Amino acid sequence: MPRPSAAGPPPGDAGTSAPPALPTTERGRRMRARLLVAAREVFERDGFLEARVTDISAAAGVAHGSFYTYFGSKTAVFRALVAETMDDLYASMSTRGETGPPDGSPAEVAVHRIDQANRRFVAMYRQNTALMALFEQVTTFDPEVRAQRQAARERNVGRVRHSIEQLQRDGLVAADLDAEYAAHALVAMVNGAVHYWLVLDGDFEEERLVATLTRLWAQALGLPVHA
Amino acid sequence: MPRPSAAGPPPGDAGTSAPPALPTTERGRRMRARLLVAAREVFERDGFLEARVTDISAAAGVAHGSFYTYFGSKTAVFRALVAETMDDLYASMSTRGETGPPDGSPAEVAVHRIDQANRRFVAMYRQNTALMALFEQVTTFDPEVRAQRQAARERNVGRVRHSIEQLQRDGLVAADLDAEYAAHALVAMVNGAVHYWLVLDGDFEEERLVATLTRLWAQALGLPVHA
DNA sequence: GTTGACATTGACGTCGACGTCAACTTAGCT
DNA sequence: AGCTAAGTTGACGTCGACGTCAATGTCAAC
Repeated sequence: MPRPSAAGPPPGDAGTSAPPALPTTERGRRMRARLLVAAREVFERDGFLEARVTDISAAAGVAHGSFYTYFGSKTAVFRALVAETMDDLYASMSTRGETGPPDGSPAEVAVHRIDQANRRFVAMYRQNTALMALFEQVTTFDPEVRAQRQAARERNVGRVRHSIEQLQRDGLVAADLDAEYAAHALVAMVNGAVHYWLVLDGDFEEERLVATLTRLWAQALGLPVHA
Repeated sequence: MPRPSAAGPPPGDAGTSAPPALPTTERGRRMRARLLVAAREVFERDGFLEARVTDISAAAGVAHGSFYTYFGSKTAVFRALVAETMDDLYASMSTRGETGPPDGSPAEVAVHRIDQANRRFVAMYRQNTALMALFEQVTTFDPEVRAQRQAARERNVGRVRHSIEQLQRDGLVAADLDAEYAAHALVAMVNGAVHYWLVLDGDFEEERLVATLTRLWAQALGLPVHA
């Protein structure tokens, strides 16, 4: 236990002091990692607003003060958590082309790829449902989290846009379709539908959802659905 | 000014006392309305988290205590505000069929209607951008707001689903398309795209956006786009 | 075994926001 | 005018969360 020393003189404006650097020792890194795990737990259970720094340190099994050795504030841990998760998500999504497409027409191959992407997206979202909901929430008032989110979305949309442009060059999609806006809209469709079902509703048939999403996506681009 | 009386004994748990009833006098109704307007201002400026009850009363030009005559807490005003806005939104959206469709094939009429709905949606969203963003934010931690939101979405999706089913009966849309999931997905597309552009990005060409949305929507349903 | 940089602890002061209430004002009724 | 119920006021006590820091523990290197 700490000494019953004189209490520390508190500052007027909190959160404006030194931004903690990354730990240098192995021990420090472990501590930081434990705090991150604990933070994820507490955030998922209580939400961002109701999460208390005290609870995070307690869940990590360390003293309250130790938290501030690694993170400047509640928002800071959250940002770190989001960054970490986003990296994982996009790493898992860029496993493109791994599963070989079936022998078929170029259009069939394209539809197959869309379907695979949709399935990967749903799976990934399902694994991080709670955090994605929080992400949505914090985005509104933390500019840095908003930037993280926007960057993630740009990356995602960029990939889709390139696919569409490729399909246009191959003559499979009408050339006068605005690839950028279409990419945004289609990403919004999948994102919004999955978000709604997983975060807000929760009662849905995954297979029907994915099948409908793929079909709508393909038809929206003018790709043949059956054949 | 109030008397410098003895300070009131505060309760242990706040917010659990009597839920204020609606005002009975005309004066009371005006006051409540002013508070609602002020609350909207403050929420839009500061966000839900940073909004202070004090600021709301100040903006309304009344004493801090008066706030509690009409609303039990910050969350309570917010709920009232959301309810009010949602009513307005859906009232303005149900002006369906007002503008006569052009003489054309049934499919052309359908596409025309989709376009009009998209335009109305964007306009309505644009007028309430700040509040819609907050709505998103509060949804995550207030069950009641979540319920309001879900109800609003169900109403919206329900209308779309009926349209799709009608088109299926008319033979304009493939009968084996899952109308419910498709409706959800298409609403998510428009909602998500508009939300992204208005709330998160802000730099977009409305005409191109709406045109692309309409085209994707129509093609997704298998409706002819040009002709 | 001693050293010292790094890590850990938890009690503490401070602060901001909240909700209350006793006194006071307003306005409708008789 | 007198009465009363509804509305209004703002100073005040309370509370919870925060971030700090002096004291103490740890461990690798010498």
